[in-house]
Amino acid sequence: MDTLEASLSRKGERTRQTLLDAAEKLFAEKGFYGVTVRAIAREADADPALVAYYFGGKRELFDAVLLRRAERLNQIRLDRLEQCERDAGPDGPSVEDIIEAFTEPLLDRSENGGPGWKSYFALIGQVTNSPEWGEAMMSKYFDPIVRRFMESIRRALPDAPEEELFWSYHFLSGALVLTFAETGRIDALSGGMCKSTDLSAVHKRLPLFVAAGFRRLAKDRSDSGSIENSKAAE
Amino acid sequence: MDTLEASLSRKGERTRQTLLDAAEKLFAEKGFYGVTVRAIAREADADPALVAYYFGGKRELFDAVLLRRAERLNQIRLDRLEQCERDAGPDGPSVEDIIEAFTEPLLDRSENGGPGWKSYFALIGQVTNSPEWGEAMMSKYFDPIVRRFMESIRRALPDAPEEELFWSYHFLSGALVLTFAETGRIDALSGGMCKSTDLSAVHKRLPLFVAAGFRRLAKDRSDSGSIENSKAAE
DNA sequence: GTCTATAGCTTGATAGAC
DNA sequence: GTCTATCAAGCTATAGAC
Repeated sequence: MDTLEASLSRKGERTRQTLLDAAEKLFAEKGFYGVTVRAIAREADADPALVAYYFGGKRELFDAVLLRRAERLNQIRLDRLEQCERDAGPDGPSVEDIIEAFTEPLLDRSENGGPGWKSYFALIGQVTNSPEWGEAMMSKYFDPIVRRFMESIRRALPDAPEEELFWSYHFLSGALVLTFAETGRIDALSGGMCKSTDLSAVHKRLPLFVAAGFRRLAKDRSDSGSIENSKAAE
Repeated sequence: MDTLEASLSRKGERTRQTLLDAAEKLFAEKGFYGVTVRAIAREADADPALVAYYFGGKRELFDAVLLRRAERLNQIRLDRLEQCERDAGPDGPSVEDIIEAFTEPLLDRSENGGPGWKSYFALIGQVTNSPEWGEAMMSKYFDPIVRRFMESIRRALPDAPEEELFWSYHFLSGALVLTFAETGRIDALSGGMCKSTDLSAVHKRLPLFVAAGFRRLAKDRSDSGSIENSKAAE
């Protein structure tokens, strides 16, 4: 439709997107309070007043940055999970398959999607660990896909107590979002052997690591018990 | 010694500690840029100028907050790791034991050490995931104890490729620092079944979960190979 | 050791010209 | 749709009184 195409390519929409790109980049580097409206406008080569014009204020711009890619991402991830279940045999997908379906769309876009996606996930990494924003933002933008993921896992591990699945997801989430931050910490620690930016290394390992954890908690704690009676299982 | 005791109880030292307490609390809530020197002074019931007097500036105060407990903590954790190795049989401690020795002093203090320790770990949770501070701060304050931990693990998993141990540590670190943030996300997700503040629940589960992950990567990737050939091991 | 006073900027937001 | 001009408020840091 002519009007839609015209509306998307209007000067105003381009400016709005440029501001979002600039905000995304800077918020990812220094967090919400570490960035000023003026710095964002400068990065976008736009006027500071336009932040108020398009978004209402700094806080609303922050929300808009998080929302923009969340919508696209949730659709992609939902498709990926459904695909994963369709591809599986009669027993359904393995825990490894489900975790890979859950994390691969994120790792792939962070590594190959360009600087916008990279910044976006770095921002998610910070927001997730923030007492101020963590719960509200993550629940707001990602609850449905996480619940969908949990259902799949529940089917793959039918004997696992619910708490164990939630705690396992918590550990998965922590491992994943630290990965997004790409701080260079593992580079320093490993003397350069491993690189924070090497997300395909994470893609190869995270599903195995996490699936083993899920299975361990599902099995060793299925009739509760202390840490003692399930230690050193091999 | 009289002079030492006198120096520790001098009015100035008390004020300094009160400023550190206030800064620790506020930095943990809103990060470095989210807090002003004035807000810290107000919280400490002290004059804003004293921040410059005792620390030099806001940035140096931030460093001082991180340093204060890191020193004590590193000694405690070193002792705990050595104890763990002394208590072990001739084969050395299990991976589970080592991970527990590494994480328990942190989880225990966050849960039972009072509000200062709680804030400190929440701050660590944010700093770790920050592209701006993560690498520099964590390496600066925690490198020796992490290297010591890696050595213990290496002895417990002698056939594991080095990269696998580093990536496993990375996942452990992510799971741990998200726990410190106590954002309430797992409360919302689980409908109240699990609680972010329940660190003893994490203490019971994290060593099992993470040890299973370490073992999985150590074994399934010991002769490299793709994700495919090691999936669904049971 | 503590505080007052203030210098010198920067902040987020907005009213109104174009 | 964009920008200039400007506001009141808040910022860090410091010089110097007590």
